[in-house]
Amino acid sequence: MRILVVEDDADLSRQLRDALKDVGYAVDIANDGEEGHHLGDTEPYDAVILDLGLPVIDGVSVLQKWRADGKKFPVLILTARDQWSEKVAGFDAGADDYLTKPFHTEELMARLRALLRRAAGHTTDTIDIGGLSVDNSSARAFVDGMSIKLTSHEFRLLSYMATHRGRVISRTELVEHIYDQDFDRDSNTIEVFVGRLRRKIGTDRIETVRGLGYRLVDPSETKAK
Amino acid sequence: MRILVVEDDADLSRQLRDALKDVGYAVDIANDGEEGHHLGDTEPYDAVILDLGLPVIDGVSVLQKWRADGKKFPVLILTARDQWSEKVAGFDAGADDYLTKPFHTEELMARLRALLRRAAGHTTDTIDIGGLSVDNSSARAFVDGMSIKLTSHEFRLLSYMATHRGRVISRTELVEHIYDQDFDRDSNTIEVFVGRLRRKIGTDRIETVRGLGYRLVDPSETKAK
DNA sequence: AGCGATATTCAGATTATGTTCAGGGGAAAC
DNA sequence: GTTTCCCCTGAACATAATCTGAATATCGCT
Repeated sequence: MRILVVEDDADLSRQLRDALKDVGYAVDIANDGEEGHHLGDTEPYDAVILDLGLPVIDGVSVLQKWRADGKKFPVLILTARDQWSEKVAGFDAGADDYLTKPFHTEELMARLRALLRRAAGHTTDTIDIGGLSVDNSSARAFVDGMSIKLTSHEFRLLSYMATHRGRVISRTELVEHIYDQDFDRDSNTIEVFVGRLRRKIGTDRIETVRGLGYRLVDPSETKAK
Repeated sequence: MRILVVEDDADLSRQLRDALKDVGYAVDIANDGEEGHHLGDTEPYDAVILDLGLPVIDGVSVLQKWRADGKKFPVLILTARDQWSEKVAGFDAGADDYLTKPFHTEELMARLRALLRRAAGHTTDTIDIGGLSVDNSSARAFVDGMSIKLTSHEFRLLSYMATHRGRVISRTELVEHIYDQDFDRDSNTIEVFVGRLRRKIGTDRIETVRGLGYRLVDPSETKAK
């Protein structure tokens, strides 16, 4: 999952980036409203964390523009304690959740997960696909109840495919959601990771759709062959 | 486990701090309601001991603010003998337990342990994980029935990981819950302690999840590789 | 068969984690 | 009050896991 953080306080944004990366998200940082708006406009984020008190363009305006443009990603806004009115304006502009500064990182993470899974139409943090179970809150995966050891990128890949189970996902989409801005996309890393994942969770769980991409499936449902 | 004590009586707070540290908690002290509120807002405590009769902001208000902000940590309130009404107000504001001053330290400790274990979803003070047994009431640990000699910080680490068994715990989270306020977080102390713990309880009980953190497991349950 | 697409394998680079050690500080013992 | 001992800390160094990109093999379609 790829997250955009729009926050002008350098300390806080660094802290957020570290924490988010720790949990296995790809993260981009924007330091002011303009940069933030532009990134949100051009990159396919899975969620955005948006401070409302921003230089250049304020957060509410950024959010309004995004929504006016039809951007759907969930947005979690951050407000200072006393900016109650801003918070309301933020919700009116299309925010999905808010958090008052200061906050505990753990709480932010929990809310973010809630947004991500709501956006994907799930109600829990764990996704089950025919014996394969992916737990986003603890970054673990199980096959038939047995814990599987996955590396950070392997889990990102699996997690993204799991939240979009059944859909064909292109290599490009995977790269965009698993890596952040600075990544050299031509290389076969995705194939390599898919290969490694298959070896760990079972070859038949990831279908290749020639020319389009991959699809995570429940092997027991796939009879036609 | 990291505890916040909000208490204006210097003697009492010092006594509490000593007692709590003896048992292996990390402890922060706040001397008035305002400081207490701020700490509870910004640091991730596992439990709070809150005197209701406080200068600057009274205890009930502090508690209300926390709960309004969504803070979930268990709170044990302290009241003077004759403040029955305050006690009720405290419960209404979201307290989890209370104690009337004066009280015996042992009773406070016992109630605190009860709160901590309830918060973690356990029903006893000792946690068993495949032959490893962690007893929070006596701050001891056993492997296959044999008592193990752990230093204070080793036990803190183990205890925290045990109450969150199976979950991956980041270095950051460990530092935040094992140390109190004044601690320089960049250093490799966590790795050092994990190393020492492993030597004492067995290497395979603490899994490292590269890029994320550590996880305490029952080695017999982890077969998949 | 031939072509483009996907898989697999591998090695070097990179980074995260492990280990060892010495000095300081504090508590207990004397 | 002094000594002793144990533990914590932080640094330096060693090791190990993972990522990446390329080279090579295989597949599936026309």
